[in-house]
Amino acid sequence: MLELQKSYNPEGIEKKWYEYWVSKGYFKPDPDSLGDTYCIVIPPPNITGSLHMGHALNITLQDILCRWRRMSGDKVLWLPGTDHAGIATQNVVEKQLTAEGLDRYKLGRDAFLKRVWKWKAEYGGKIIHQLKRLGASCDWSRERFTLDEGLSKAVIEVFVRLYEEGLIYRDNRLINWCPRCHTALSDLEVEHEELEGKLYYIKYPIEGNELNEKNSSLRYITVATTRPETMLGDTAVAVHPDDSRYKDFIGKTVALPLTRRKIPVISDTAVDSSFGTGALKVTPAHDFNDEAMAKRQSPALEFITVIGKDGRMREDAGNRYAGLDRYDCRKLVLKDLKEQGLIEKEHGYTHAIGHCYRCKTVIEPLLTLQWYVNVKPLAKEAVRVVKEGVIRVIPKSWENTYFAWMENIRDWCISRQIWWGHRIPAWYCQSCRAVEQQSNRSTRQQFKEEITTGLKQGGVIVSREAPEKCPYCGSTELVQDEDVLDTWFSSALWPFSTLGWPDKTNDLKTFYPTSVLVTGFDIIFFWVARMIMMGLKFMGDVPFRDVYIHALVRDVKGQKMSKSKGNVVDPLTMMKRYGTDAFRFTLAAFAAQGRDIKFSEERVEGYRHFVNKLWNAARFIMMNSEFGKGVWQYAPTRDFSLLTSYLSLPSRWILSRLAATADDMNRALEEYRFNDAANSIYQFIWHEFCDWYIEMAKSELVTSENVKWCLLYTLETSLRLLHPFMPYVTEEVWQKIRDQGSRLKAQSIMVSDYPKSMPRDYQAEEEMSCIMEAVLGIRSIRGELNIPPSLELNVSIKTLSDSTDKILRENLQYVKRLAKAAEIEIGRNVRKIEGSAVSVKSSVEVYLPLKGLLNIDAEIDRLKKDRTRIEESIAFLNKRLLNEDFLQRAPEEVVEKEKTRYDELVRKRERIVDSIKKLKEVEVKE
RNA sequence: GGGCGGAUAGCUCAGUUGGGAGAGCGCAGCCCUUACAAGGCUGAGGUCACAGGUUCGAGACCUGUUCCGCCUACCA
Repeated sequence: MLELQKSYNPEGIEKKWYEYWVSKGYFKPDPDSLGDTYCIVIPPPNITGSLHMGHALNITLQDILCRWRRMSGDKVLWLPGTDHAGIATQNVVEKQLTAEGLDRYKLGRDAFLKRVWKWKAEYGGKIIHQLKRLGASCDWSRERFTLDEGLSKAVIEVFVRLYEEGLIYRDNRLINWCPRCHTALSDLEVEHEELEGKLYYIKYPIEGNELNEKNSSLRYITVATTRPETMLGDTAVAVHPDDSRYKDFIGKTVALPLTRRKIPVISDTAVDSSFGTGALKVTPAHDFNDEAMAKRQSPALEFITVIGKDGRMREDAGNRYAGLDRYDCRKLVLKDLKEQGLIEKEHGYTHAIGHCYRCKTVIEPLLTLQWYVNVKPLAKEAVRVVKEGVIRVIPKSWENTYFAWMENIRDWCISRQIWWGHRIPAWYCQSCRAVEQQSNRSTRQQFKEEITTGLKQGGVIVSREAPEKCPYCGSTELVQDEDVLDTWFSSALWPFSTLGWPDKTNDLKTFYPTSVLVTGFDIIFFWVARMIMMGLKFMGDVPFRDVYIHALVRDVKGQKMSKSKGNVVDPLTMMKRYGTDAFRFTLAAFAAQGRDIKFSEERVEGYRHFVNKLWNAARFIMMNSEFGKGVWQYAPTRDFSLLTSYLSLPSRWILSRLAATADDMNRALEEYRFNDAANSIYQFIWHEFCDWYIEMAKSELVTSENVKWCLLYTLETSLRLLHPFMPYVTEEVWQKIRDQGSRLKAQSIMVSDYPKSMPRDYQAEEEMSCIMEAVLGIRSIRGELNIPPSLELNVSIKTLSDSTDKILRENLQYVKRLAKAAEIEIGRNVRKIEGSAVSVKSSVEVYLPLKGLLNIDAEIDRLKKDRTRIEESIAFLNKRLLNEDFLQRAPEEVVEKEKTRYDELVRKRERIVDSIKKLKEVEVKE
């Protein structure tokens, strides 16, 4: 006899099977498989990362898909890897340096990079290790890193080609600058947050109007601003051309307060007359709107940069302010203006302020020279493939978000002033560069001309390999661009760079385009859109057929999990506490809920119970299957179409339900309805298989060999259905079945076949529903009258059709067993006896004639005895609760407990009295 | 400012072409019926946010309102 523990304990089991799978090479695509190829590339987690709920969900869903497709016969590749996470990783290492009293500049570029690689070697593999604990069936032999050699080659290739096509260019314009990370950021890397600020109204004196004493309002133009310190860089005041208040001032000049610099009053239709005073200060070097306006004007306005890369004021801000932090400067400027009486008023104002997505520092728009990708032509194609359905977005509603962004996409700033990343493959000739520096480029248009004409040949060399000398002037004084590329640049190439591109590898040929991308909606723009653009551009085909967008995992209250809020649920803790299977199943069951998943630990606990239920069902079946003989000998026939003639009704029924479940699951998984698939198998195993079938099978075990086969067959098939969701427990049980002389051919459940296309037996399902109704009818009467299960009942069942009558007669043993009935009278003409309890169902009516079938006198006696005992207890408690001495001396909670017990007893007494009354009425009626 | 999503049992949420209001947890009652008390059985509990409309019929479709949440944006 097989011995199994009474409850499932995942400890040890998970590790054992994971190592087994790896050692057998099951995670690698089977070269002999004739099936379709199925490929997923993992969204590479950052090497700085530690497994969080988002990863857990993401990985679980991908693993479910991969295991399902693999079992279904596909040639499956799930390609893993990690992302170098430029700014994030650099920040981590810089923090270490700070703690040691160092910084990266003191260390120097090479030493610093060495240090980061060392950090990566030490900590960068942590997250991969954690993914393995989740059971991820990735092909680890193909693991990649965004900075490894092959991927770097791909990055350079893409950069050079885009440059050669004029899609990558360099420009001097305003960008989002993080003064703390000391780098440019793309628009996407700026997080906008609504913050309470102040709107200040500053009076700018109008030149030539000093003498207009009578009308002091005409001596000033008042502008409104939230950032007074930027006024030091103002180069105009703008008003709407149709604004009658200011019409006369257009073309005049005002004297900028504090500096006395003369700036013009200009007109621009972008000015909103109804906001503030209707007059706008223009600071082209520190505001995106103003920059655009400055470039629109003819002649273009001057750019004066007053804030530096470190967030401190530059010399151009004037001696008094130079060197101050931008916020200190704001205070001083306000103080100075107030002293001069130039602040008209101020009031509270809430507006969105941009922050660095890595360090939360307020970003500063700065005029700098950066590299850009002109993404508009790429975006056009990327929109088309989604519109035409070449890429399917699931759920479809995300398409609108995607289109909205893609259709208004702006050029992508890809250079970063950090060291950790792919260095830009551009070199500058020091002697040609003189030309570049002489040219005063303040507008993009000018630069465009330069790059296409003179300057491109005058200093910039973009090349796959480091050039030895300048191709234009022959100088060997070449300096490589100091900057690295945006991390997302390499991520964008991930689906093909990981498969070997730009080389024409076998993997690339076999697995591109990949089947599906599984990811969260937070990186649709950062990553998904860019992969589509790059895939189309360089592979000539989409990077994936489907995009499945899953929800974000939040805490129970719906808040984002974050360390600072202290509401983080650690997946590793969940796995340790409840087992990986229960945890994975929970995530899958949550998966199709809206945009958010509010994670609750109780659900995990519930699914742990499910694991245990399955375990015990398996235990029962194995205990009753006489393994030694080889269980499959009980198979009634090899021809499944003949099953009906061999099997009992419940067995036919469960096989049909099993078929329905398999159908459900395959369909649900096709459509990425993970929660439906999870619920389907849960419902089947617990409520159909365990609650009904196993209970019914118990009555057949002694007499029938077929039922043993059916139990085992259903269990084994259910395990295969469940395996993608709960890989470990299913393997453990499956192997136990396999060990016991079964005819299972596969060596592991993960390489066995996924169940599908099994025949339904609708007749059996219909017939079973009659049996179930009869059982439910009896149970329900029993429940309502509080008749203990130990008491066997004699009931009458009126059948409402001839077929029902026949079915019930043939299967009476099951009804008797499940409803604990001794005698059952069945018939089309059964009459309800006066005083019977009744339960009406659609195919049967169940009567429980209380008189005669129950020994009412004995029952009443029993109840009376109970009543007496309870009354004694009540009397005792009553006395105690009225005892002053007790009330004073006993602790409060004890008193409370006694009171509660007292109340309970009183209620119980009432119920017993009721029951007695009811039973007596039956007697009287008779 | 624009867009999206949500409002269903005490709690967390399903509800896929319009016809039965559901699950898990919690709660109440009866049971340790030898696979499982991490269990079994039976129940209680809902004006499906509000107001209109389409329809024989609306939780689902349309319009409006209220309250939440999110994304996005160059009103200083």
